[in-house]
Amino acid sequence: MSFTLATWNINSVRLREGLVARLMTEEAPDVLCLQECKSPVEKIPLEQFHALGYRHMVARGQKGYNGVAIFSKMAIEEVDAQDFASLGHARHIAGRLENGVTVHNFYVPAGGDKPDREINEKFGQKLDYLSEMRDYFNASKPEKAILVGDLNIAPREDDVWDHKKLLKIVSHTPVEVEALAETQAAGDWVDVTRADVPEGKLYSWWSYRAKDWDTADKGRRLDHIWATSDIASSAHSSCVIRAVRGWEQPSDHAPVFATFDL
DNA sequence: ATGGCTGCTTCGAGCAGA
Repeated sequence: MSFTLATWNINSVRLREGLVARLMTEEAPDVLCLQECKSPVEKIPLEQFHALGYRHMVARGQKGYNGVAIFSKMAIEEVDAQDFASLGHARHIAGRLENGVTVHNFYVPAGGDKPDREINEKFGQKLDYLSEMRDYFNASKPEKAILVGDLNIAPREDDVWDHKKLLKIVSHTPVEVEALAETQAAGDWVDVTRADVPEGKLYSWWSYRAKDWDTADKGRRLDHIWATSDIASSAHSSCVIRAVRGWEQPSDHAPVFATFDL
């Protein structure tokens, strides 16, 4: 069987309920993973999503910040929710789909402004979060699994609009890129998006602060789809739906898609 | 360019995003 999965930092699922419904209608992924829902789980609007065929959800939420949810057309059973770095944040949820695939949905901490844990506690928390992700996958090697989310790191030179200008900007510093690589190696995760789209600039986030985000195109690829090697080679049709960044009152992130033939 | 913009909290300035 084949199924399509998408990941999208929605930046408030309640404010952008209509955009989520539009993506569900126009693109209809079988599984839609959201980050930054900014809502307690009990206040996530479900009725419209349910009517569109997304009758299953697993989620973690909190008021105002963070929050992750997996909406699915097929049944999904919650299997885990970690609080790495003991931040007390809703940044991870994992579920097992009825096809046997485990889906991890992450919202990795942004890390603040200065890439120095001595003067910026948030940067230290980001590195600690990634270390604990690494340890978690080292302790229990994932199989038949997909990891998605806003990982808040653009690892490759062609994942950012200007590699040299961003080397000291949080999200593209060498120390973060190395930490992400260790986490990836721990789970034997394949970067599905880059396996599928190996060449060229590719972004999933554009700042709200640019006058004209589309023309300036100062983007970064912060949102990722990884899979374990046992299913990664079945992935195809990877893409970022850039046009979504131009929708009315958009999120600053665009959704990333992949299709798996199992 | 220590700015530019946006959302949430619970009504409005401050925090967070990255």
